[in-house]
Parts: sequence; structure tokens; C-alpha cells
Amino acid sequence: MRRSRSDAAETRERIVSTASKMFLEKGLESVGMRDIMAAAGLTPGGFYRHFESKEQLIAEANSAAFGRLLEMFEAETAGKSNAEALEIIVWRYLNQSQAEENTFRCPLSMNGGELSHCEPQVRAVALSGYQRMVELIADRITHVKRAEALAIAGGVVSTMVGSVTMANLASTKTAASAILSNAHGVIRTLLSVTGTSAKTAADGAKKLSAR
Amino acid sequence: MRRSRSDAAETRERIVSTASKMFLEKGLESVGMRDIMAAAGLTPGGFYRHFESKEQLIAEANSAAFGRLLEMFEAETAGKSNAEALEIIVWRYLNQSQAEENTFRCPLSMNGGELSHCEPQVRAVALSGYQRMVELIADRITHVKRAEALAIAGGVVSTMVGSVTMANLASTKTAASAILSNAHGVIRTLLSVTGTSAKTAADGAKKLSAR
DNA sequence: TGTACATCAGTGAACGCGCGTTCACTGATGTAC
DNA sequence: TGTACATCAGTGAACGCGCGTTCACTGATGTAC
Repeated sequence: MRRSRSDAAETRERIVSTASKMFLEKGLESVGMRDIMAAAGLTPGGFYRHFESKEQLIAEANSAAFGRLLEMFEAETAGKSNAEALEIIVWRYLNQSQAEENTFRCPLSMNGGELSHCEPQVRAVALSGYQRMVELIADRITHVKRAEALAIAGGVVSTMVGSVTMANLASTKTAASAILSNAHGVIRTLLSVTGTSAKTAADGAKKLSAR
Repeated sequence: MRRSRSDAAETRERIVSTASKMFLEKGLESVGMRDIMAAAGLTPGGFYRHFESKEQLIAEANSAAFGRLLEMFEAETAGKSNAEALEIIVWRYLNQSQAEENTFRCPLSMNGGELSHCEPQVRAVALSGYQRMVELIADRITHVKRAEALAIAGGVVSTMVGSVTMANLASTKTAASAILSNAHGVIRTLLSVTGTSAKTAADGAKKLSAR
């Protein structure tokens, strides 16, 4: 039976946010349309009144996940100093899998490999999520020039993504913590690096691309 | 028709190495048994004379991929100084997706997320691959104590894994290179860090785990 | 060394299942007059 | 404001397909005497 426009809009959002969390928990391919619709309290057929395909849902779900994640970071760091903000962002990012809730997980860490096999539209969403993360961090690195801040932030995000991915492989909490601790230590080093060292990093980058 | 023992052994190896490369290129779930067997010049049914399940093949294929990768690093760095060896390892790792051949790609970068949803046996192979990568690098960091070298190496591997994963998302070679350049710069910084800074990193790690 | 038989690597069709998607249908909502 | 009709959100069965796996079969290989 037909629903009101606002009911329908609410349903659509519920599908996106439900799917988003399921994708973060179990991956993209291993979550089926029936699973998603059932979790959203609907039957399979209704899906196609709102979306063209699973691929489109993946794109929107990931977009929503990035939106939630970045909004959370903005909210948590509002009014804090840059140093405090960076500490909060890094800590919350690294511990995303340890938290029981899956609301604030990052698609890059959870589904990185799978995303790169998706269609351009989906890959673009993911890449833009990466860039927003980099800017979020670069904005809080003020002791060096913007270009250097972006280089450092890019490295920090790569380190966070990689270490959370590796920690997810670990079979015990202890092993996962060890990986994340190393990453945290290394990120502290990167963030406390002097202007000169940061320059070295940026220069190294230039040299590489000149190869 | 029955084949000789050595023929059969060769067939088994061919299946593993073929599968390994296909998994690195297209992911674990999206490569089917028929694809693998056809690429190995066989028909589907024969697979189960050699393996119990796809899951077992995934485990062996990843193990083979790590073996190939680490042997290649050992061979390429034989007789080089630690600094040169580190430069070679980092450069070859970061550029694995740019090379046309898929022989020396790393399962951690290519299939990180998917691996973490596999059975313990497969996850163990992946985690041990990570640890071997970390040791390969830590062995070449000699200006600090072993524990600090392992901490730095862990961070370096996470950074490499994360940045290659992100570069694989990029739609253009330029965008991919930018991500990898940042990572390379950041890794140079990490590797050139003084003993004191490395200590800071290790201490930071301890603080985190004490939380 | 030669013969008879058991083994088993590889074939290719088939099985059962779950996937993404489609479709005829229902009935409340929205629209036109 | 009330009535008649078109729209369409949601249902749930069904479609076609490809998946991992099984199985009866073939014939060369390995083994026993």
C-alpha cells in the first residue's frame, strides 16, 4: 500500500543507514539485498522503488558513512586546541573496531580493497572520503605550510587506514592493540615532526614522483 | 585420465599460483572456481582432487603470495646496505600496483578487508604475512633498539598498506602517485627519525595501550 | 620383466542454493474537478 | 469540501544466473606377484 511522501523519504534513509552499517561490518559483497531489506523491516521488492541497483546503494551508503564519521569528528573536537583535536581524531579512528557500535567506522579501513573493484562512481565517493579525512587533519596541523600539512595528513590517514585494516585481521584483542599502538606511536612522531623534517618528507615526495 | 605424481604436484602448484595472482587482481569473492580452473587450463571438477574447499585455496594462495613477495625483497636487497635495502623495499612495495605484472603484489593491500572476514586459518596466514613484512623492515633499522625498530617497522608497514589501498581507489595515475608520494615522504621521515623520537613513538604506544 | 588389477588425476554435467532483480498485485496517498 | 481516479510505496513470489561443490566416468599410472 502506498505511503506518504515523508514516510517514503524516511524509508529511503533507513535503508541507506541500515545498509551502511551492515557494509561496514561484513563487507560489500557478502551482504545481500534480502539481508539489508529485512534489517530495515522491509521485503526485497521494495528496494527498487528507491534505488536503481545495489551499486547505487553502496555509493550512497558509503557517502553516508563518511558523513557520519566526519560530523562525529567535528562535533567531538569543537572548541578543542589543534593538538587535542588531533589526539581525539587519531584515537577514535584507531579504536573504531574496538567499539561495539559500528556507527562510526570508516569504509576505507573496513572495505578498502573491495571499494577499489567497484564502479567509478563508488570509487569516487571513497576517494573523496579519503580526501576529506586528510583535510580534517591537515586543518589542525598549523606549524608548517599548508602543502606540508597536507603531505603529513595524507601519511597519517594512510597509516590509520592500514593499521586498522591490519588490526581487524588479528585474532585477539591483544594482537590488535599492539598493531594500533605502534601506529599511534608512529603518528605521534609524524605530528610532532619539526618544520624541517616535514619539509624533508614533502621533498622526498617530490623526488619520488620525479622518478 | 590419471596423471603421474609429479604431473599432479605440478598441477596443484599451478592452481595455487594462478589463483594467487587472480585474487590479487580481482579480490577473493569475485574470483570464481571456474575462472581459476580455466585459467590454469583445467575443468572445474578437478579442483577437489587437490583441495578441500575454496577457503583452503585462499589460505594457500595468500601464503604463496607472501612467500613470493618476501623472496623478491630478499633477492633485490641482497648485499645492499640497510639504507639502500629500505629504500628498495619501500619503493617496490609502494609501486606494486603501477607495475603491469601482478606477481609481486601484497595481499594485505589488495584484499585487506576481505581477508578479515575469512576463517581464522586464512586470517592467520595474512597476519603472519604482516609480521614477516614488519620483521623484514625492522631487521634493517639498526640505529635504535630492537623493540623500537619493530614499532617503527610496524608503522611503516601500516602506512604502506594503507597508502597502496588508497592509491588503488584513485581513478588516475596522477592521483595515485600523489597518495604514494605522500606516503613515501612520511616513511622517509619515520625511518630517519632519531633514537629519541623513536623512543617517543614507542612510549606513546605504551601510553595508548595503558588507557 | 611381464601381466592383472587397483588407484586416482582430470572431465564435464549436474545439484542445490542464494544472489540481484523483476513483476503483478494491493491499497493508502495525492490530485483534479 | 467532497468525490473519482491516478499514482506509487511496499509485498512477496518468481526469474535467470552463477556460485561452490558433487559425482559417475575415463584411462593412464602405480603396484603386486
